[in-house]
Amino acid sequence: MSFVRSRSYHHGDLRAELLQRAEATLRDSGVDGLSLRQLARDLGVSHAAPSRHFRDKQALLDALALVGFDRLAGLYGEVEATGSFSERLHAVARSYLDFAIDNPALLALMFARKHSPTSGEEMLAAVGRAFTVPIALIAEGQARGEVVTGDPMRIGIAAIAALQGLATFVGSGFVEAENVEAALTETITQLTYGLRPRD
Amino acid sequence: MSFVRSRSYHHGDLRAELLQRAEATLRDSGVDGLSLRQLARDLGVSHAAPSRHFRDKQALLDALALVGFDRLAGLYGEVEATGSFSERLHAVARSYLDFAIDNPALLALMFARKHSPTSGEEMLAAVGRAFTVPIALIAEGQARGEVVTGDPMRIGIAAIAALQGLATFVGSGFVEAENVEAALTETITQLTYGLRPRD
DNA sequence: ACCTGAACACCGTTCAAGT
DNA sequence: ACCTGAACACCGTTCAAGT
Repeated sequence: MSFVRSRSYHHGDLRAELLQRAEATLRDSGVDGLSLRQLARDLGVSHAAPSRHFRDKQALLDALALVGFDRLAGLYGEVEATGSFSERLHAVARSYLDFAIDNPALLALMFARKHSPTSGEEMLAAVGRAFTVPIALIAEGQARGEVVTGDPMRIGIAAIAALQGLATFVGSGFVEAENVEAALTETITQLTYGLRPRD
Repeated sequence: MSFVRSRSYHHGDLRAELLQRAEATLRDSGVDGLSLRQLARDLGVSHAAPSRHFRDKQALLDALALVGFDRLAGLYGEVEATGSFSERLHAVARSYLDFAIDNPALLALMFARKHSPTSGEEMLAAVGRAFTVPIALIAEGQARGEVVTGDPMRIGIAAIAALQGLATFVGSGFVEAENVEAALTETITQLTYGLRPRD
């Protein structure tokens, strides 16, 4: 006696529903709370059904990571293409931190595994897309004479790493919620001066 | 027919052996390859024996994380207390990256969980110890007039975050092995200029 | 093509019982 | 105090069989 909605033999789009539900579970219970069998139960489908869409559990986790990178890439889309370099740097940094705070388990998952150029090609491409906007911002800052010259990829990745590290510290609780603003400001300040053209 | 060394009823120091073996397994096979039952088998002990020393699997993982933080704190000990600020900054940064490259799964474990001031008191204390040397370095740089004024804790954490983020990128393969040196140099450069007293 | 149901090997955790 | 052995509930994965 339960109010499970009846399901036809053909599921609407089991793959998409699995991903969606998995992301919700990830947010609520972390990676450890994620089980293929429970996921199947939640969707009213047999425990073997997910294997039609994901070879194994790792494949589901990888797909989730891809979703994460694409969502991260999308967040930057909201960063207005106008404004000073400093304003846009602030906006990008805040977007990254907001994403990290809203999706701590997902962010951890995104960088949890070693991706090689061969086996993790898709993943590396997704990382590339997620970092396109910040790196373009570096190039733009250089064009405006506000950022030191050099390979924008190399400079950009090091700068994003500062945000990623801060995200990790916040996610682990080492930087407490009440100190996040001050920490973010400090990181942005260090980046601002660290990226300036040298005299 | 196996060459398992005979074991007396009383184990020498099962807790220490479990930790040691777990760290080795972590290095070889990652967190996913870590099983309490397999660990017990490796040590020739019943699968229920570990529970006398670690309440549950998470307790073992937490203990491993503590080991990690203490090892990290120890690495800095090898950073000579002499030399210019710049030399010591380089040494600390390299120590952090070396640790990350040698212990990728352990480093991930160290920041995998949310530690609150109440439940994760021990862990937060361990993080504090691991970051004592880098933060003292910031204070020393300030005393020498080579680092911008301000709370050394706030400044130091943001600076360490840049290293932690780089470590994450290296560990995930997004920064490939051949680019680690260039990336580390770039991060150190950005830190050097980002930490300088402002004009 | 897509899903089910049973089967298999493996977990983590608990607990009475042994020494 | 420390460990064992059995038991329990839960996994992930595979595969013949169903529609």
